Amino acid sequence: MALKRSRQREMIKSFLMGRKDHPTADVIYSNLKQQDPKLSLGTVYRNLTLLSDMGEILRLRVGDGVDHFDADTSEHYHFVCTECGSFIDLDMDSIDSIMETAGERFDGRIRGHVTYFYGTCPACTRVATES
Amino acid sequence: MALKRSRQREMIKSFLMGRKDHPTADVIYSNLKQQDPKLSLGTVYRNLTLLSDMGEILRLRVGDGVDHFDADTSEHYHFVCTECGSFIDLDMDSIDSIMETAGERFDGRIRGHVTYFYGTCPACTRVATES
DNA sequence: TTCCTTGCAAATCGTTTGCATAATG
DNA sequence: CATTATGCAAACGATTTGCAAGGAA
Repeated sequence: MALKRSRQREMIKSFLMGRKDHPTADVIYSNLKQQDPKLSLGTVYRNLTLLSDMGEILRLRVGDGVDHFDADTSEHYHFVCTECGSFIDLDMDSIDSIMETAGERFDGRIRGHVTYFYGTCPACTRVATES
Repeated sequence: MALKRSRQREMIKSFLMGRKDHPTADVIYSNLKQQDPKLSLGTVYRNLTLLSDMGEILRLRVGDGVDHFDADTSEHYHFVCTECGSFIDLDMDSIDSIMETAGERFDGRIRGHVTYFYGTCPACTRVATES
């Protein structure tokens, strides 16, 4: 039960904090593997699960079949580009009011929601628009 | 390229139309297997993929690691109970305006969004409230 | 010394796919 | 007859897990 610190967990957490994209377990693994050749993928998964269970990171599922991880746990929304797959943080106002909208004719209790947006990212939009 | 009708595809589609929950491929398979013992899981998956690619059904991913399918393709939102896992349609106003909110300070193009709500369903809420 | 964590490999689970045969148009 | 769809089983890819050895408290 008691958590003991581990070099690996710290590596993973700080790697994640240093990135603005939202890497998958495998990307995290192959990057860190270079500075620590003994690192194993199982350890990466175990720690990502541990960190997200503790609420220190977010596990994002956007339907591409792979989990993405984010060290930024503050409220924010994501955008996924359907052309290049890039995964971007959106700077936008809160849309928490949709929970009230959802609850208007619902007898249960709405505690949260998962929302992400998709479309064409700025870079791909530019390419598509070029003459 | 040309689509040929198949008894199996029709079974699957009508089974799905007759349910208000949002069964997984495996649930669909085990139910239909009873009336057609030769049915194979591969066929179920192939047809579900085909039907959702054609837009006749929806493939829903709510982060539980399993795909759910819905024959109702009209715009509507879902609720997932974190206690019992039930998967319910919400009768609620459109929240498409969140796409404008998201686009305000974003240079790309937002084409859509995925949103689902979670919390405690009416039945579980009742149980929790009972004295 | 206790017991949490790792590395490694094997196991799981949902989903996809190759191939020979059956069904459709 | 030309082709699409099926059943079956093997293949896949992401994630999890059992176990013996290593490391933190």
